[in-house]
Amino acid sequence: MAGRQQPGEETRERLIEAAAETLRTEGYAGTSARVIARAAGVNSALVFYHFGGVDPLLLAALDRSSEQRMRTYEEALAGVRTLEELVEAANGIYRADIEGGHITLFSELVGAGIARPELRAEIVKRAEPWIDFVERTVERVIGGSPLARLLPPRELAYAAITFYLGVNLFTHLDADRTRTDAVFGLAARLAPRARLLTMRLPRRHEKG
Amino acid sequence: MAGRQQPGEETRERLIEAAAETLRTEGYAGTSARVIARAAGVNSALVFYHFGGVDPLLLAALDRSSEQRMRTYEEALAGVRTLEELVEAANGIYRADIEGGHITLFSELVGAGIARPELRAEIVKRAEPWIDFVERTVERVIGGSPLARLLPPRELAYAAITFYLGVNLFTHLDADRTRTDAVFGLAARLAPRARLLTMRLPRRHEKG
DNA sequence: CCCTCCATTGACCGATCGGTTTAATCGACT
DNA sequence: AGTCGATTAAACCGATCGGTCAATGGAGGG
Repeated sequence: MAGRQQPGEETRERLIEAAAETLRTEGYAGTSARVIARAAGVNSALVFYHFGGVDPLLLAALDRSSEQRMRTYEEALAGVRTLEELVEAANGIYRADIEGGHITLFSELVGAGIARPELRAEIVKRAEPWIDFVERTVERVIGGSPLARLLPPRELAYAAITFYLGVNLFTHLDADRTRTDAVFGLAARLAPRARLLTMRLPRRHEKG
Repeated sequence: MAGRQQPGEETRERLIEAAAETLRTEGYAGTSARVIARAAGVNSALVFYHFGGVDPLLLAALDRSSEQRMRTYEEALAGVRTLEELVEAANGIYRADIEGGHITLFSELVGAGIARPELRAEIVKRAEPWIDFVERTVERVIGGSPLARLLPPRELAYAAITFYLGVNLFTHLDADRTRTDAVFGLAARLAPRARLLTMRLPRRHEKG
């Protein structure tokens, strides 16, 4: 075949692919070098030969997934100008994110990192670009508006990420996605009204 | 000692305690009958003798933790009348929740349930009372207000739970709690302004 | 006093784990 | 022809896993 890649590259690809799939469907507790290698149709010794261990392979899988998703988000959000457009566009991609299990990858590794400081450090390192990206995007969209005083982009970015992590977890408890859809819908309905939050607060007519 | 409980009861207690602790600090992947039993200072066969297996013991630990937290939430939210009081009170307890690792228990089991349908079913069963509780509370607090048309209590309950699950996960990436605190603060600052959302939406002065 | 019942113990089972090693093979480049 | 990296199957290591089982212990009831 033209453009033949260097040898071993395809094996690495298949291992990364299989690692992501295994982590998604079996969870960290069910993910081992042997299981991954079997899913990749490859000898399990190659996990160590190519990646040096199971955890580095899982991190490579996270990196792969993260790059793909980041590209998708950047493209989809590049033209966004208003908060409601932002929420709508982000919701759309994020649904695909969830179905594809990309966030589950991340969440499983966060869970695993609880007991493994060196693994957690790697996870944290990989979360930073996402926080920065969300913050930059929010800043770009609402930066100049009065809303930004009430909702500092940095804090709003934290809240958005918090929300998205939660949605993924919630999804696992919500087989038919009814509740997840309701939450997406709520966010979409609220976004166009967000600027109302900046109005002067009328006097409270408390009862009693 | 007066009021001697039936034999084996103390052993069960210690196993439940140790199971929760282990799940919190070692994650599901690091939690085994032997590890739990060692932490409890008890023979590992007793895990199977008293609970029938590791997963049932972990579910018992979740139940224990869940009952305690539910009681605390009910007491703290019983007197709450406004949305801002609700958010403030809930934030307070929830901070303790996070520090105590109660949500980590839950999250780890959700993660583990991905690959174990029968375990997931048990987790879902145990999530329902929480969803109901949050929904009842929100309904009670904003039920009569105009806000309820914009934010149906059921949907707002889903959103709140989503948010809280996310905060817990986010916490693991936020060692010094700076970002977590920012998110709590944002929620607390926003709650008193929520009723602004129900105002009539003024005409948009779109540029161009 | 003995007997029964149940909690508890430690040994044991087969299986899997992460990781290493070895010897053999294979294909591509020089 | 020879070299080198990729790959394979297999054996091996020490450790752990979930789970079982027969033997022990002790406390209460007859």
